[in-house]
Amino acid sequence: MSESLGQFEQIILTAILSLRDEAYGVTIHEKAVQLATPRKISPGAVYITLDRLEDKGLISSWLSDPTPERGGRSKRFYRLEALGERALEESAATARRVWETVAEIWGDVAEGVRRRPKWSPARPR
Amino acid sequence: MSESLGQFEQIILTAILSLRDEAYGVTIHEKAVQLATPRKISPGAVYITLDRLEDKGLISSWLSDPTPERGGRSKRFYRLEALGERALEESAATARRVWETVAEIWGDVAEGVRRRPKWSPARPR
DNA sequence: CCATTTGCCATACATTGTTGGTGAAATCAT
DNA sequence: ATGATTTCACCAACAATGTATGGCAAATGG
Repeated sequence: MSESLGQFEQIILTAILSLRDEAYGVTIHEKAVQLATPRKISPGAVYITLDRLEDKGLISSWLSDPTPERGGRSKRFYRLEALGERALEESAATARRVWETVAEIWGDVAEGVRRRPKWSPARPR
Repeated sequence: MSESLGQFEQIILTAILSLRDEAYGVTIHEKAVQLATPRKISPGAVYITLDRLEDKGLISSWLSDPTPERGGRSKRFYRLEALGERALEESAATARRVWETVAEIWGDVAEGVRRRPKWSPARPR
């Protein structure tokens, strides 16, 4: 019954984890944008994904009191549940394997160092 | 126009890349299983995903001649196209950010070293 | 020539991801 | 106090992706 997260779900869980106790819609969206650049992410996509993750028991949420800032209405905070931690752990391990496999061949892509291989795949017609 | 790969598509592209000129259905499936453990992956899932990736122009394929092994019928080989390389590059960079973010908090998950944080998120009711 | 092996592919369905919004609650300026 | 602005939550409808299951074809060995 392991959960096998989708790409977006993985990003959302990672955002929640890294935001610790400051994880609510807006901050989660911002963090997700950072993680996924240059992909575009809409706020709505974040909220519906949060709903589904909560339905599955991977995260839980509660409403805060409003804060005394301009426009500061009450926020819905999120945290990982045990199930979500396990799913993310597994999923992050896969992300690592993917990243390492790619890096072995192309070099450190995130640093823009993309080395090109010397071989060229045979491609008969 | 950026392609924003799904999780599975990312795995398949990574498998093709790492298999260089030995990338066909069966080997791609095997590699995908390694990358995604402990997730289960069916061969059928691999083939349909290959079809869709080819439709989108991320990969291309051609049929080989049969090999002289028992049951060795002709294979459909795959290679990354330029579009697929760019999509994978971008997607791998995201995978890296996810993994690093998680690793910063939990430690090296893939090595099973999972350190626990000292704080515990406040969770009002 | 038939059982076995290797491999490709289709159908049908379930789950995820995206777009493009709506509208509430709070503060600020006038 | 009323209208503009900001912060934030959420929804509906759809598009894209992922999974399960199983069939079929081509080659070889006996």
